[in-house]
Amino acid sequence: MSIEQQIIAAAEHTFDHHGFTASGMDRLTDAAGVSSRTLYKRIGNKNSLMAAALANRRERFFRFLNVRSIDALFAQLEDWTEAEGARGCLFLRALSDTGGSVIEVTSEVVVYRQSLRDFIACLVIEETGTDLAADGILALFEGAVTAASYRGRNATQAARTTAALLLEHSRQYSKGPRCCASSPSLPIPSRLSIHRRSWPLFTTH
Amino acid sequence: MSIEQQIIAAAEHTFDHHGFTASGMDRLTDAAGVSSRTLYKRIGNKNSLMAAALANRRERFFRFLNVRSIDALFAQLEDWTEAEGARGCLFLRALSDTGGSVIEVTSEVVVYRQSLRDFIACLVIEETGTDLAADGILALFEGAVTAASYRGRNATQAARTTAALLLEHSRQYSKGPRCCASSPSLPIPSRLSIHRRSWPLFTTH
DNA sequence: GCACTTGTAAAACGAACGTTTTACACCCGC
DNA sequence: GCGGGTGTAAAACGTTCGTTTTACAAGTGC
Repeated sequence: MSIEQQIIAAAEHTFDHHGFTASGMDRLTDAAGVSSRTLYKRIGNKNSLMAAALANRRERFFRFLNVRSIDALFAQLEDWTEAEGARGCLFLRALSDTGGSVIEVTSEVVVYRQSLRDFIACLVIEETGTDLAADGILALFEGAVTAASYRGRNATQAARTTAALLLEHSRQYSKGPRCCASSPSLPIPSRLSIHRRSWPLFTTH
Repeated sequence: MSIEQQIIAAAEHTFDHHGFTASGMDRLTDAAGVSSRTLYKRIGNKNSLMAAALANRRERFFRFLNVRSIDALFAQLEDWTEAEGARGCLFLRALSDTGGSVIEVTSEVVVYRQSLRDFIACLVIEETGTDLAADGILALFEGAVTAASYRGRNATQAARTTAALLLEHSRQYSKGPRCCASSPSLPIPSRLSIHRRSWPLFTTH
């Protein structure tokens, strides 16, 4: 492992456990096992280090989520949480911590969110034929990440189960109602497709 | 509005928009429109101010979520997001920002999470007879809060729709299968009740 | 043997941090 | 009229911040 990788990996862990702004350079150099001179020569400054740590997290995370179904996605999330712990989405926290004023961080967050949304949408389309359920799955995924920090496995497993239910419903709906609709009074299918308008990826105010 | 309330309300907004550690006392006193002497005389120190801001948020949030159904809960969350913007759960961010090392913050986060989980569980029990769907609804709620920061209304509405689907399923399941099960191969009901073991409310490592 | 690179340890930089203090103005009850 | 509380503005406290610099040790190629 190169010195840069060593620094970045240690920074990812430090930021994750102690916060971005709250992690001083002393703690970061100690965690990396290098001098501050080396860190600055290799990385540049703290903002670049934050961005590099986020990029490293994104690559590691998606490499870990090497799945071809939504159910496997949630299963892998469970394993990730088991191995890494759950403290909420690192990208959301980075953005919050810097208040959106560090562009290197902000743009890394945008890349991650776009990747996550695209990744989930692809899986949903593969499984159901449409992306109508994509935002629901995305909400369940984000919710599992957040709620796992205080509900642990209860959160990830409930999200996984609910995701399966949503996909099953979406599949049935896309093929038209079968023997009997789950509930004629439940206006769910119509709601799934309305108000799908665009939204800015990130707004500071 | 008392001076304390004025300081705390301004702090809640400042922390929300610029982060906790990243918000200096200068910015906080400016936002409150008071001198630093007054702020310290009234509040004590920055840690107390962070805790007070979180307590204020909790009270404001639950006062706003004055609902008696899950569907209304998600509708209100949508209105909250519309009025306040979406930057992810403030309590998660506070905990992340301080790394769990500020006990005043940590305990406020624990109180909020307990309150939210209890509130949702009560509504779920009222509507379905059991709390089997509570963690799923909680995940959807947390996910809506998180995903709304970059998917906006798409997130809250998808979560709302999925919540209705989950509740409907839970209601049907609690009464036993009706005319035809939604899918015999879908092992959802059995999964809903397994692995419901306890989890520490917050772990620093 | 000797530049050259690349690392460490530690001092030093100015700026910003959270907090306290000083100096002073205002308003109130008596 | 005047002490006592409560506010502001601003300076100052010592600490920590992110960053740069100095001094020096070790390994490399020629």
